Amino acid sequence: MKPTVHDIARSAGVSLATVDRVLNARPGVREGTRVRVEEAIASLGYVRDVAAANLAKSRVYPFVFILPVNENPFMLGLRREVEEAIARSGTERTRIEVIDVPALESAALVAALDKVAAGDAAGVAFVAVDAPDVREAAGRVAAAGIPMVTLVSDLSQSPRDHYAGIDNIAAGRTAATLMGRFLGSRQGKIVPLAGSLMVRDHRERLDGFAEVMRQNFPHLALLPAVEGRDDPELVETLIGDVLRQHPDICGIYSLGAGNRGLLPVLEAKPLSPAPVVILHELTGLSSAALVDGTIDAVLNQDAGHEVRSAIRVLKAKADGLPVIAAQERIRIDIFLKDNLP
Amino acid sequence: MKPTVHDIARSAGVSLATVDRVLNARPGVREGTRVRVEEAIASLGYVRDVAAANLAKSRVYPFVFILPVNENPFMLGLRREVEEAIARSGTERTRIEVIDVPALESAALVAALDKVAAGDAAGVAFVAVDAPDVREAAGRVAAAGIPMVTLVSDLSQSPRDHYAGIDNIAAGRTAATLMGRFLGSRQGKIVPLAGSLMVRDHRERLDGFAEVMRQNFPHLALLPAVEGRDDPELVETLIGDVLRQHPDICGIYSLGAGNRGLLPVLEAKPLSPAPVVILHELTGLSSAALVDGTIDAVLNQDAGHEVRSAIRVLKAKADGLPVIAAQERIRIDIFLKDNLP
DNA sequence: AAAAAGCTGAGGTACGTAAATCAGATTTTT
DNA sequence: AAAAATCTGATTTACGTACCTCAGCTTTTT
Repeated sequence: MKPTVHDIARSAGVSLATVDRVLNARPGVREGTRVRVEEAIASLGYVRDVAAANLAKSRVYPFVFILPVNENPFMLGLRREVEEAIARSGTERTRIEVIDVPALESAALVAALDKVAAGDAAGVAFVAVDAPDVREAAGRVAAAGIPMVTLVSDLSQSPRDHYAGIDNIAAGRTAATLMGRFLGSRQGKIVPLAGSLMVRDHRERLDGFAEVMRQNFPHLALLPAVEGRDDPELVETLIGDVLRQHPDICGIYSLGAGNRGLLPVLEAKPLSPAPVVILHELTGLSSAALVDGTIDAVLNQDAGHEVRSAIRVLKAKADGLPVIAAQERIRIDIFLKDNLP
Repeated sequence: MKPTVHDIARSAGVSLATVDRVLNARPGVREGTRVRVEEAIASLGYVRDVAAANLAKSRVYPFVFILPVNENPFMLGLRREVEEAIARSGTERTRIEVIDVPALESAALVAALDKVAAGDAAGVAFVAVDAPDVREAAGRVAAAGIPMVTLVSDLSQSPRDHYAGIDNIAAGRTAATLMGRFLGSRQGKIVPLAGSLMVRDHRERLDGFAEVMRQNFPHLALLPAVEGRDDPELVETLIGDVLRQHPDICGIYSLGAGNRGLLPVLEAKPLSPAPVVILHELTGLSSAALVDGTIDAVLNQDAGHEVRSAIRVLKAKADGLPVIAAQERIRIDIFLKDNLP
């Protein structure tokens, strides 16, 4: 039978109130008594029943999600997952507030973080912009003792408790290995298509990709990245230009959210031989392109997993509990046409 | 504020006991009263507080895991994950009993399932052997109203509530696509290495693999599968023989747990040109082989995810709650040397 | 018609914890 | 030395649900 506070009280020869004060680090217990209670806790192997405690406290976890306003499918999906989490709030004892901030602007993010630091949130998750002022704001959140998780995009050298997102350097490296292996002995140029290299995840993916290309596939020339701002029309124009300029392109790595511009180009005037195309983010579009052979592989991060993981971690941190590390590692999903969900 | 049973009682003009009887489908409520209460429940949007209910019931979920006694790394890992779940039992309100059965023998599995059907378990998870007698035993478990999840290996046409494992046909197809693409224009033979084709997962992986090879890579000849019974020494002998017999082997797909026999062969006398090697199951061995280039890709299923998912699903079924489908889908992890955990 | 048996509803207690209130002892202040 | 303030510990209530006991009413049995 699991020991309860009553068992501890009996074992230590004190009342429930005293046990409660020791457990919750409240004042009003003499040193000697405190030690006796702590010994009883240790020797009985007591662990707090979080469900009962939450019931007694009528606890809800007020969490804040700071999300960039961004039209790309991934961010829309992320937002949808947060909304599903909100729909589950009733049964999960959470209350999730979403703060919208303009994408890529650190000022608004800083303001949102400072609002959180001043409030009574039990935790905050945010898509980081990797800038010094954001780092400082994160420091203030941490100083306020509020658990903090970065989502999708990490904040380097910051006191965040956890990062719920993929390793983007590894993702880039993986894309490069797939690209190189799929091309085999073919010769030609590779063009990376990014949203903006000001975004940390895009830069990291490109770095990882470039490194492996240089190291393992030196016979393939890596062109400078095309920055399409994840804007379908701009991407369409830029990619069209590049393909005309370099008829010997044999590989395309779309590491951002520019698929809506890229795919029409590929389908409109198919190159011959077809280039190897690797994209990020599984959507209806990319999934269809995978099936019909327009593209070869999709790397994906599961927004639902990221959101649920962020909430689990925030809860655990708020309760001072450990997290199951293996469970919270967000994996890089690799989809070929054969293992689509 | 979330409505409680008190709100329902007040709204329907009845007592708590009546609400309780309606909620828990107990007898002793007049039809008209029952309808009034149900209307109140619906109109207030009441959802039972599972935590409070479990507290009141002092509920523990007695689950049974039926695991095959098997020395291979994957099964050992699965067992370890079940043990970690047992270690968390205290905080998760579970009590997990493990029943060991000899691997691949349906009789012992049937006996274990019948024991479960006769007992008071709140759910059972088992690694299925796909045989008619097992299917019948599963029927008896279902008839006893006990939630049932197949783990790692599914049972076709059975009344299991859920399958916590990967789509093995898709895994085989994925391996074939990787194999074919990695080989590019190379010609030669491909040899599949299985544990036993009596096991459903192995058979399915091979089927998926063979189909894609035949369809998309007809220039590569698929040799008959080598059945190594996941026995390192046997595998070493058999693979050695096959490689001698067919000097033009350019691809090896190890779809079972024979890696401990295969890898030494590959490392001892490296073929030239090196064959493309794709394995299942990420272990210390396969991970190292990936890093040093002996092998090219590893397909993996995460045993920890499978066990945790099985428990979540069993709990949900026991409580009559819905499951988050996307969360419970076990994915086929593809590891290259670049995205190792 | 009286007694027994069912039906329906009310009230109270328990689950494990948190937290407010209360009581007694000790120390400090006047 | 008396009064006030501070410590320390005990008791009690509440959280939302389950379930047990009991009371009043209706129906059936004798």
